[in-house]
Amino acid sequence: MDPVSLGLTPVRQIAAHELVLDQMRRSMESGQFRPGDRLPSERDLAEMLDVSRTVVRAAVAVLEREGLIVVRRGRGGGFIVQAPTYDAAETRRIMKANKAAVRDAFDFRVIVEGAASRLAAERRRAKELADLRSLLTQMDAALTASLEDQTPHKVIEFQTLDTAFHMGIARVARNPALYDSVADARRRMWAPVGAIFGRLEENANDRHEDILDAIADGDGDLAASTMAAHIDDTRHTLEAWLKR
Amino acid sequence: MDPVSLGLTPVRQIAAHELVLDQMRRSMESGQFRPGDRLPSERDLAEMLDVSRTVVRAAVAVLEREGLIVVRRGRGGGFIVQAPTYDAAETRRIMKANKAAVRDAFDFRVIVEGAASRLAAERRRAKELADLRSLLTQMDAALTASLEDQTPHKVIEFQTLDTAFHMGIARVARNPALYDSVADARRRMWAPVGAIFGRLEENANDRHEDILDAIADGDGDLAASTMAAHIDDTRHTLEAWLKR
Amino acid sequence: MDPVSLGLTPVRQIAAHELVLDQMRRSMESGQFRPGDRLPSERDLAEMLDVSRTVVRAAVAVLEREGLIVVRRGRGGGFIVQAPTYDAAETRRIMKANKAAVRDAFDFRVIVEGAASRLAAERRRAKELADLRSLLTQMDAALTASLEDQTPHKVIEFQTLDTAFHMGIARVARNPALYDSVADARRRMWAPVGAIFGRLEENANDRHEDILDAIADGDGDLAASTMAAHIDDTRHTLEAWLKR
Amino acid sequence: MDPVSLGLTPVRQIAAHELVLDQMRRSMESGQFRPGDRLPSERDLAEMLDVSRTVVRAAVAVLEREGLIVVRRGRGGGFIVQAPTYDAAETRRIMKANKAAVRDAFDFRVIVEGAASRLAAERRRAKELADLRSLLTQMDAALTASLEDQTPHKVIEFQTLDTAFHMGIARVARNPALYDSVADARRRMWAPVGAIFGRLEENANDRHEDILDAIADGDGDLAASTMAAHIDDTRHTLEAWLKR
DNA sequence: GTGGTCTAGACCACA
DNA sequence: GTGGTCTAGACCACT
Repeated sequence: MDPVSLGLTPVRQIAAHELVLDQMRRSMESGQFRPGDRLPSERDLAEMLDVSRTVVRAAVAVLEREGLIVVRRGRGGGFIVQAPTYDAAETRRIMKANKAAVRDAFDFRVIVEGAASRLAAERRRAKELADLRSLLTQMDAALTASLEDQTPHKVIEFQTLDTAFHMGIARVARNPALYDSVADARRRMWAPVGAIFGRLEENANDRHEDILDAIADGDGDLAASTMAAHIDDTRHTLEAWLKR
Repeated sequence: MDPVSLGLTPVRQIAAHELVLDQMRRSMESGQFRPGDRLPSERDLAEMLDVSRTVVRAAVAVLEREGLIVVRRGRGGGFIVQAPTYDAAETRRIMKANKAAVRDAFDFRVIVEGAASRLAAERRRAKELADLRSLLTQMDAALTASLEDQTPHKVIEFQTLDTAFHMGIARVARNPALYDSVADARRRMWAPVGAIFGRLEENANDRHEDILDAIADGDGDLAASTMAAHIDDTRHTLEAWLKR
Repeated sequence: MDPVSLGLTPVRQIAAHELVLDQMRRSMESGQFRPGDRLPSERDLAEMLDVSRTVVRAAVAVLEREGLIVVRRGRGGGFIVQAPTYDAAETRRIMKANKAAVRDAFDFRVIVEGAASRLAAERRRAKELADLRSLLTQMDAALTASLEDQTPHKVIEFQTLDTAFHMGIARVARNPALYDSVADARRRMWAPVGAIFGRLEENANDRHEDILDAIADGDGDLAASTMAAHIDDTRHTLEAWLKR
Repeated sequence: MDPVSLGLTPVRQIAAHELVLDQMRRSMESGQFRPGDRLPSERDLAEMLDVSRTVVRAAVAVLEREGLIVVRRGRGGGFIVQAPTYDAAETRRIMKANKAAVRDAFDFRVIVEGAASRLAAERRRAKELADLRSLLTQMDAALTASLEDQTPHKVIEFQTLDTAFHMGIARVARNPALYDSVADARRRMWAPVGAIFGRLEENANDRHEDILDAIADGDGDLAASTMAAHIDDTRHTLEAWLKR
């Protein structure tokens, strides 16, 4: 009778500067800070993260070495975010080798983002709907722009807005554990994938609009199923790209 | 435009002995180790958790101070798990003060355990079904016994089997992120609640049987909805107890 | 024929960190380190006491829990000695319940400090006399100050200087066993008593001067008897306070 | 201002079996157990000393290796005390190298044993005087015997009685700290010295009688000075032996 | 350059 | 073979 083993697993202590590094990396990946932006000052970061400057410096040093930021000194200086450079071929190779993991990640996104959409349909407020709606408009603009000049900048802008939209829905659902799960699910997959073929999702915004409409109508089932369909679209697009 | 902020949140470095403490507490709470059992030796725990004995000792010291274990020295000695004494009144007070959190926790359980049941219905294997079925039989026996002699031991045995059943389904779903979420959801709620009114769920096993049948039939929708109903039963039992 | 039994008494192994704790407590009680002072760093203490840092930490943890020191981190940090807070009523109660022990302690002080004074009178050196003389001056100043503003700080300063004077004489006697006995005798009694009614010994310094003069003159008998009289003064003051 | 330094001195943890070893050695040296005697059983020793048998065994093993006891097995067996063999030349060499320490030890004995005699003169009871008197008689007998046959056995018997006499006086003084100091002072010096030239103190018992008479008369000053003279006799005998 | 934590290894007392 | 304690050294975070 041991189908379950919540058994003891190795423990690993994580250095504070690694935790900071993670956070900074994520906020850059998820579009919190975008290429060209200036990060908060060392002092501000230290305060925001509730650590000493030493720790912030350690994290920043790594980011600089990786080329994700450059440090400019003097007045007007600071930490400037650089555009990341994903290696498409490498990503493809990794994904092909982990098909099951990719499938599981999408399944999980369908579950938690679907559920988030359903709850959001029950709990949405006018202000929140307006915020989400405004994101759609911005995404349209970014999408148009990115079709014209395929600059990484615009692609990333779209990706940022996309993340903002999905996380916004999760936030409206007002369930902390669920919100964390959504964030987690996106983190697992989206950063590398999004940057590569974000530009391909030309019709993504139509789905977005349908989801938001269902939420606005308070139709939880529809919201959930549309979100699921949207995520599955992405899944199929990715699969096609992998086969190419 | 900031409806979403995956923003920078304070970072807290968690000492290894705290992580170990967590793990040990959980494996005792979730029935991995039961009152009267002997935990693995310090040296074994250290190896299993991949930390030094010092760290294990720090955790053990806390558990001993809390009375969750007693230490026996010499050959044949070790750490003996004690029956925890939950303070029902205290638990009730806390839960009443955190109604929203309790609701969110149940909502989250419905989402992830429902989804797990659905996936399990698609992916179950004969051997796994047999294992789960055997758990039901054991639970029946434990339940009968616990109704006769309301010893804590039997109640805890039921709780352990219950956990084994739910986690077993999550495992059959074969999605790591989902499995983790289920484990997390149960941890958040079940340990204190289960110990208090686990004995009250006299008809819990009927639901369990329905869920397992639906999974065996490959009927994902039914499996999911029955699981949801089962969890909602618990929710209502708890709410009634809180109002009492 | 068994009026004497140096017989076998239970043996107790004393952990190194307890020994360290003792030493630290004593050096604080006896005024070696005074409120506001910084103790040597962990590393230095470890080296001085010839133990590992772990052991020092164990002792320090106790002192911190007891509030005898506070820990400041970072450069310039360290262990800062706090002013102890004696409970006069409690002390009085204890002393009343142990009158015989108090009498014995004073008797013992008379014996060993008297003998120390006699030996000191034979072995004193000019430099030592100057040092002791300088302590008298400082005590005068502290005494005047403490009469004006009865701050605990000044009282403790007097007490510290007093200890320094008495131990200084013991040191001049240059007999290790005797020195230890004097230290021991003072420890047993003086720390709690001194803090409580140290301020009352307004004329203590006159005796001190007489003692020192006798030592300087090389008059061992006079030194011993004056020291004995001085200690008896304290004894009487204490007895009066206990009867009050 | 640092004429005083109750400074921190190195700490050393003493293994339980060493403490046990010490105690056993002392009770044999001080005549508690004499050559030919059987020590209590391992089990009894363990209980008396409040340690495990393992620890007793460790101590016993050392004593056996040193030849201070022999182990006889089976019924009627046990640990049999052997006559110790001091190495006079070695002791002499050590003492010559530590003249100051020897002088200090004697000084300290004069102080504490003198004071003990004075207090004893004030506090003696008839029963106690009788006990002490009886010791004198036994010592006379032992002394006579030892002059005839210079067996180690008789010498040790004298030494044992001598210790009993001195410690008996300290006990009559009824001051715990003082009693400990006397025991300590004797321990420091007497064990090696006594065994070597104990036989030489042929007139020791005259002094003993004078001391006891003074105590019986309640003449504290005389008791103290006679005791001091007695100790100084020993000191001179030792010095003569060292010069020889 | 301070305290905070962990590691790897050792020896000990216990039963 | 268990827990109890110590050592020596290391890295880290804080200020």
